[in-house]
Amino acid sequence: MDLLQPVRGTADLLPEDKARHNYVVSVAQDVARRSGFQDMATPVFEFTQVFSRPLGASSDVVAKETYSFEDRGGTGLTLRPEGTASAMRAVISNGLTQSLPLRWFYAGPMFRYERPQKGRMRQFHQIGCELIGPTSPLADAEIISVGAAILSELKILPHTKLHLNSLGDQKSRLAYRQALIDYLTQYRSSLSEDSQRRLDSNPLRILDSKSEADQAILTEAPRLPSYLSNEAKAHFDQVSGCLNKAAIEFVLDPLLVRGLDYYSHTAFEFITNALGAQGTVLGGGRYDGLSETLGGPPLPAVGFAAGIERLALLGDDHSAAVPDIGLIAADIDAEPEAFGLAVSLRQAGLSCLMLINGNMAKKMRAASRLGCASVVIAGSDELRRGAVSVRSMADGEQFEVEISKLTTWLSERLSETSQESD
RNA sequence: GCGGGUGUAGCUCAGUUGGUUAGAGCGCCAGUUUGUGGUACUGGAUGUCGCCGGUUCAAAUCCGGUCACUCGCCCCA
Repeated sequence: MDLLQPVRGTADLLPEDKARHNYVVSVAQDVARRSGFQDMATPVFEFTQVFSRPLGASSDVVAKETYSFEDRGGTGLTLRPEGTASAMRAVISNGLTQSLPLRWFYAGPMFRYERPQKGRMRQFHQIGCELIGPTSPLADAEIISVGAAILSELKILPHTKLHLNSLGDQKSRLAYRQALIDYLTQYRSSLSEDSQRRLDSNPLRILDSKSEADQAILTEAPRLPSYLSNEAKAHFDQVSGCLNKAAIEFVLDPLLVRGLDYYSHTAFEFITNALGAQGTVLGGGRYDGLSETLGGPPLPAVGFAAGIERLALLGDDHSAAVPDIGLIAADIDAEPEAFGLAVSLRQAGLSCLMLINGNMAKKMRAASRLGCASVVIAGSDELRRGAVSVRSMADGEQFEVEISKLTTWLSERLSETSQESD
């Protein structure tokens, strides 16, 4: 164990990385807000059962990917591997079943004990939306549209393809699952090793197996659409119809199966091929049965989650914020007054960085490199006249400005240059 | 959890069949410019060669182990 190294699968977000993350979150938050979703947060850990029950004990996420531990009182706790179960628990805990529908947006860290890869970390971050209450297919469409809008504003929608499927209601899903098991069991020994395991743990997963042998066997397998009830079909048709009217493009993908047990009806993923093995950028679906597995009342809901790291990897650069103004005391006697000036500029709402290190040239270079638009030079000479020098870094022009007019002068100057760059 | 690749300066990398003081570019620092950045020129510093062990007169180079990163599988955001 090397203490000078971050824990495997975790990473520091240095200012540049953090700026990208912040950008993703603020865009998502803004889009969600415009659609009526309210920002909220749940704790990062919960009683272990909050995740183990709804996600399904056999799901990989719970079986081998959770960070679970006992606290000092011996209580079994788990760092959240995803946000939906916690959100649902929060609805029930807070007695909000009388205040439906709820539209929630969240962003925060999630934890899964996985082998790290590009776009796949042990501590990663997700944004997500949950629409809790409605059974209407409009809710499904709305959730998908919010996801699409976020990707669109981040300019990564064109790099993705929306895959859509219906898993049917619980009854259709279970019937289909059994039919699939019956069919595949005949070929058990011909299936790939992975798929033989999945036959017991998560048979629907076999559908998107990458093994050619498996795919050959699957050509004759029962198809999910033919097991959908009429209601489930009608629901799905209505969702597709809404998406069509909203000009949200999608492809029907009968092989799309989401890993977590609680999904029913609509399942969708925005998939990219720009992230290696990690195709899914944003995924979700309907989870009508989740509340009941937690011991709550029937509480239909739809939602999605998206990985911030993945979105940040695909999106544009966003450099960390830099103060507009650099402030330099030209000599030691001028420092106290220069310092006071910096504070008052900030109080006036301007962003101002005081250059501290080295001689004049060093300070100028630092201000230049950081990207300050203007540099205020306060030397004893000017200060005696009640003035400072202001240098515009882009063109090298320098003026002497009275201190009493400095705030106004800088504000005007900065708004001019920011208009030019727009 | 399984399989492949990589690990040399802050960063990107070179380092010939093992051979003495381990290099380049970028960046950094200093100077030309003692109150002025960006360009240019000149000079300078920097390394547990990932870590541990083995082979050898001699290891950055070969072997074993280990850790980390990376790609794929699994799974997912």
